[in-house]
Amino acid sequence: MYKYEYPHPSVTADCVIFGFDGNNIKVLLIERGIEPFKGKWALPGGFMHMDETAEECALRELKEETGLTTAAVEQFHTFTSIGRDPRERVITIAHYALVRLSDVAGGDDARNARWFALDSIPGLAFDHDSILRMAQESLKRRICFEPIGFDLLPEVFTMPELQNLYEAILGVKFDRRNFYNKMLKLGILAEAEPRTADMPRRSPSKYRFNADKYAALKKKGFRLEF
Amino acid sequence: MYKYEYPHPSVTADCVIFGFDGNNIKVLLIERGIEPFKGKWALPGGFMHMDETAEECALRELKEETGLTTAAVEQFHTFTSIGRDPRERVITIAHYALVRLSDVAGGDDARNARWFALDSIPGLAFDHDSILRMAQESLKRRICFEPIGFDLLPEVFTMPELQNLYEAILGVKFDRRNFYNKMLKLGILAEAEPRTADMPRRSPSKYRFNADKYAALKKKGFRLEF
DNA sequence: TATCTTTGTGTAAAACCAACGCAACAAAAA
DNA sequence: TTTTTGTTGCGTTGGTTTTACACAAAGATA
Repeated sequence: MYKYEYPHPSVTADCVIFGFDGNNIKVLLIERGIEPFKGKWALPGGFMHMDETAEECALRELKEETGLTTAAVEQFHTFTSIGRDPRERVITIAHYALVRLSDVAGGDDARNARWFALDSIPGLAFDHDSILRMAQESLKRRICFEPIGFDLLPEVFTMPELQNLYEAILGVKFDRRNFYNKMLKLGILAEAEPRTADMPRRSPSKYRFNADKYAALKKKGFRLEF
Repeated sequence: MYKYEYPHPSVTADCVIFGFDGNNIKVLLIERGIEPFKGKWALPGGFMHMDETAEECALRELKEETGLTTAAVEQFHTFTSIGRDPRERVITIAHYALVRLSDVAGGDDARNARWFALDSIPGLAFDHDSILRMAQESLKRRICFEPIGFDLLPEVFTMPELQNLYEAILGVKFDRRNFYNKMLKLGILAEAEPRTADMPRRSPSKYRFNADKYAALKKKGFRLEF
């Protein structure tokens, strides 16, 4: 039993995990096994311990609840409205992360974790709907200035896949040819399997990204039109 | 006395208040009257009550400690590292706001509040140095895409003042003529006192900003070079 | 008065961007 | 097999935007 002179809120860390299957953005949710909101889908997350930071908490809860281990999550907003948890005052530090679906696909202890496409999200527990919405906004804003999209793609990918990713996140359509030009001019792409002369024009070229230039550009930032 | 089955951290809200005096960016600090860090300068802020959100808490503490009432603060990061408060586990939800120095100048109950230029900040209490640094980063990133700078200027201002503001925040120099062109083309400026023919070329022109177009541009966003 | 600084305009070259044409190939349809 | 349809890679073009820089008038300084 812990006693305080003044009331303290509880603090949780929640995670919005984005993945990409080549066509659509997906989000990882878990089905709640206990009240409140038992049976409803929710973002992975849980109460922060006294010996861990919010980020450590987010990673731990993610691991426990979905089996997913990811290198880093990034905090994007803290939700503090009064009635957001029916039990008691709880504030939550919301994080998001981008993961490669290919790194996750394998079965794990995610008995009750599932990927949902963004356009078929069920009603979520707590205020997780608005947390998810804000995570999307953060992602949109960020992808315009940093080439984070690559975190979502497999190591080797095609140009149409890359374009699908951007279009899925931003909800717009780009001219295919201009998108090619723009991406190639950024100089962060390297051809994965340079095509030989005897294989003239086949299916889409495979690319990987040039880690050095990618890092440099990530630091410097760039600008993608809307 | 309040009892919990598990330990809870304390939660505070802190404020980084930016002002602009026409040449330099300033930050509002208070001198701590109690331990820990008694006598040191710190960001205004304090413990969150159970019946208020973090933003409400930030505004209340700001008012109490500095006498400053501002319309809005914006949350930018939550600091959760373990030892950041020597007394107990405290996490803080950090906010920032932009205010017009002219709106504040008048004396008030800010006995021990003072404005500091960014380049002469004393060592701060707690981890407030790093909070301040991150607030600056947030401000930099934001001013590139939103015309927030005007919140810091008096209602009527000159073009050189506006340029000083941008240069002070971003730490770069712009070509004066290109800056003029860019700002004027944005279409958010209106001449405050249109110059007459008999006063040919005098001191700097006074501008105010066009509220409608300002709001529109704020929503749409723009892009300022680095 | 002579000199320097600050302010308000331009303008020409370079870089960039958006719209689109076109040919090579592959898969599906005829 | 031939035709059709759709996809991929690579240009080109015209317009816009950005960048670099020149100059003159007003005031400040000496």
